[in-house]
Amino acid sequence: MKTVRDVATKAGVSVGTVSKVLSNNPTVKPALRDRVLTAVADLGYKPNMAARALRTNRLNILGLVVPDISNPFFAQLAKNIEAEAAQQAHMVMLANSDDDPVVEVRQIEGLLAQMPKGLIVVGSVDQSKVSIQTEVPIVSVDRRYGDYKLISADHEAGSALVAEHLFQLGHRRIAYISGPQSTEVGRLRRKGFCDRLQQLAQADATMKFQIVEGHFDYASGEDIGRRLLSERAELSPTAIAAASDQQAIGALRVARDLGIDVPTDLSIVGFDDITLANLVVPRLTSVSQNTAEIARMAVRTLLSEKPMPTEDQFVETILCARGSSGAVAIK
Amino acid sequence: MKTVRDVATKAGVSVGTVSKVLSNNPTVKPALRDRVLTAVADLGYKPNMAARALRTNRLNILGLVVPDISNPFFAQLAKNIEAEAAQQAHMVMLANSDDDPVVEVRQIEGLLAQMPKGLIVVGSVDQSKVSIQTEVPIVSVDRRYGDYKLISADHEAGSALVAEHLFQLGHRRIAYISGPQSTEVGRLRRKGFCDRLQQLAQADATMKFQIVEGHFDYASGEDIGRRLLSERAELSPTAIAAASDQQAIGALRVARDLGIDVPTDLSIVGFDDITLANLVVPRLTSVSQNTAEIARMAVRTLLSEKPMPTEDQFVETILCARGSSGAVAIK
DNA sequence: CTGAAAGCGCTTACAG
DNA sequence: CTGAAAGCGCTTACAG
Repeated sequence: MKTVRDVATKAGVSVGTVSKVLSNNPTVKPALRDRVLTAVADLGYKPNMAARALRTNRLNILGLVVPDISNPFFAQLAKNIEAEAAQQAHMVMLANSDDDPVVEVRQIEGLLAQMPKGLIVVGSVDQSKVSIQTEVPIVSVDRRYGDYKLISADHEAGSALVAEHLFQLGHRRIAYISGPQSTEVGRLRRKGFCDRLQQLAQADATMKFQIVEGHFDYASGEDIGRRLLSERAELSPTAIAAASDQQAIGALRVARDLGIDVPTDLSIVGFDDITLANLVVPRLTSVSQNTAEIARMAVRTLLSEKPMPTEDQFVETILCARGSSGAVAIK
Repeated sequence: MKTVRDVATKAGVSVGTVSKVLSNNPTVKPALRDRVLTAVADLGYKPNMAARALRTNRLNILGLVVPDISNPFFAQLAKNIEAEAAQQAHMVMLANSDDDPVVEVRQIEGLLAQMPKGLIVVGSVDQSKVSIQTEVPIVSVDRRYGDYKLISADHEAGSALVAEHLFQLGHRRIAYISGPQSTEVGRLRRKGFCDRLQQLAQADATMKFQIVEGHFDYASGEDIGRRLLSERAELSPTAIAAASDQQAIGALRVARDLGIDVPTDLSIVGFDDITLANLVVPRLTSVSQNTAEIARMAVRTLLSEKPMPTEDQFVETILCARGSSGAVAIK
């Protein structure tokens, strides 16, 4: 492996000068600078990151902790974070917390030991007090981690869009499958949906609205969907809004099993707009999070020179209306 | 940040001794050892990885390059690799190549600059000659990268299982949607399927078999599926085997659009057994790759003291028969 | 504008 | 069995 010393010898300068050229220190004369750059190219010199880190106390690395990378939403997020980091010449270290706070702490410490420039944490199940002591800047993304500032989609506003959508389509018997209320996302999405629906329906006595709490996964959507749709027809909802696409797809599956036509007899709306949402039959109406923008904000926040933000940041969402939602059937 | 020096002072020993205790060097007397360990605990000492790397020329890191982490199969693989690496106290650096050989090389070099213990590369589009010069051990997983040894599912044997499955169900008009023949995986899966089918059908004059080459994605399955199923009924296949689940699900979607019942009128089989395979309607018969085992082998191969293997390693696959395949309809 | 030198925190022969 | 010392490759005040 070539070192600065090799480059210095070849270019006939001191190692200090080589280092300055490499760090774009403008005090180096163009002539010397060119000689150094030539030597670097000739030798195929690659700086030793560990040595640099030892001096500067910081590696060109970003740490990323997600509950589960095989969750398509987190995978999408990870992809965008990696792309944004790569653009800024940073690598990404990935860790899964398995949604387990104990594993999560261990992973964060493991990541911190690598001296990253910053840490992006998608929190596991809500945790009130976390105490990581470090100077490494940390942001939480999508799901809050400890007291760190959050960058996420505007879940509340997004859910409000769904409420509006269904109400405008004429639905008055609506069920909401929520996420776990122990999670902030679960609470925000539910709140956004309920508040707006209440507001819209306040003068409407025909409104029937129920909420069932579940997990964010497929199985939960299937379970709850089955319960909701097994009631007598005149009581069962004409629309189901779910707190996640996975739940919505689970519900979609049950509807098909029960011979209920979507969207003729039942509208279903999800949240997250995962790839799959556009592939199921019928295509799922969903709320799209701008993961690219979230990723960009997270990476830039960590790598910017400016002090860490003191407020949470929210990214706008978009309702993608597709085949799974339609006007309520006339009876 | 605490250093070995702090620990040494506190324990009343030299830094060398601290280092030996930390590396489990057995020549340290239990008494000293305990004192050091106590000091480490009291101080909350965490070794500086960069310093260690600078000396040992190697960090407890594994690099992973995948074409696209948002591909569910690679996400699953990444998850298993991360879990296995974590067990062995290693972190994973993730990079996406976007299936672009140029990006791929850049990512690999970026990863190499971090001095990982090893690199796992899921190759992008096939590349004959790659020339990375490094002493860092490299394996390719799933899709071969350069001349590096491959660890992957036994694609050929897995595809042969599908051929047997369909033949035994009585299908004699079979279409195979292959992957790109520019890829090794595409070739192997196709070969495994064709060879076994030919072997089974050699005495059977009623056999009609066609192959259409596509990409591994949903859209390709939809396109090709539409073409295959638009023929006159007596010519169109009674079974479609696809080289990927995504293709198969695309075909499934088309079948539904065209009002063709699966599995009554048409059997569809995929490959990879992604999570989604078990969620579509009907559930997709598929070949399951043991990603956990593949991940384990890859990580262990890289971290083992033994020299790198000189042969490719294949992991057995399992056929998961589900609702999308059934006996051919009696006409 | 350039160079010589110190030092980041660790590991590892080498003495003793 | 333990310690003193060198050195990994780099950056950064400090002189000049």
